[in-house]
Amino acid sequence: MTQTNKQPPPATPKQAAACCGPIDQWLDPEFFKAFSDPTRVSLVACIAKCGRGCSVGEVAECCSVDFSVVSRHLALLARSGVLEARKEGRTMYYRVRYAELCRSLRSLADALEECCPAPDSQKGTCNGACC
Amino acid sequence: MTQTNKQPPPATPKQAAACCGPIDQWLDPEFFKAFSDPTRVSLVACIAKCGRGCSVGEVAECCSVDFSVVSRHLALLARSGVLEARKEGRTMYYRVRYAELCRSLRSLADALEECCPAPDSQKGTCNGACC
DNA sequence: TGTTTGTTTGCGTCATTATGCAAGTATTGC
DNA sequence: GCAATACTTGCATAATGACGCAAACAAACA
Repeated sequence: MTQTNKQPPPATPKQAAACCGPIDQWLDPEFFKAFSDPTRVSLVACIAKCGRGCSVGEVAECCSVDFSVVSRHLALLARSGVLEARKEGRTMYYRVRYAELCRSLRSLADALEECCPAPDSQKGTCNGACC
Repeated sequence: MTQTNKQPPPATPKQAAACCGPIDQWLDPEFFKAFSDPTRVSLVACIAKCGRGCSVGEVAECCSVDFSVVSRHLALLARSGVLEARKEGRTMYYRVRYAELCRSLRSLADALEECCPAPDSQKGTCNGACC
């Protein structure tokens, strides 16, 4: 498969928020789904800790599931923008997209904070326009 | 249900990483699972934009699924630490745990960066101890 | 060309999850 | 107590997802 990684960071902008920060833009279910499976998470952690590109075979060694399962998980992770795939000969190398991931995570945190009412008060300012 | 929200931030520390930053600690599948469903995401976005506690009924108005489905999703989101539940009379108010969410997201970003090799080089320093 | 190696894909199975409806519980007001 | 309101729970169904096995594919090598 000619892995066409999404060029924009993992959480692809969807539609603009109605009345506050660009929170919808960063709350992409597809992005979070990538991390919602324990096996997938351990694969990402394994590659992340390596700090370099890892082949499918290498990654498969660090967990107990079938080789084909690892292959499928890694492909999914690449599709959702978490990993970057690079083919070299017959070997497929997957690498964590550190910068893009960090940017997405921090952008979401920023967007959340924009929605957040004053740190102590809990009254908020909903005018009914948003929900 | 007496909603006992997890007191620690959403991503509950699990086990320490083998050879680098505390990345496993923040890569909690349960946390990400909360955001992996489109319906749930829209509910969170709705409450987040309001910036205050919203009742189940209010939230249900902003999406097309059954009332009971909303109730269940909100309960799940509270269990996974994304929302905070507060009962007032017969009304249940759900509020986004902004601070805890932001902290979790930023901690994960930090942990990822710790694993990240030098910004430009892609060689990394895997010694085989981690995967 | 045939074989080995590294990875992907098809397919069937099992488990989990999302959903709606109807019935249940809890709290308030009459 | 009784009815209304706000929400939760039980149950059945349909959809989705994870998994392993076997076969297919692609690149390198003999």
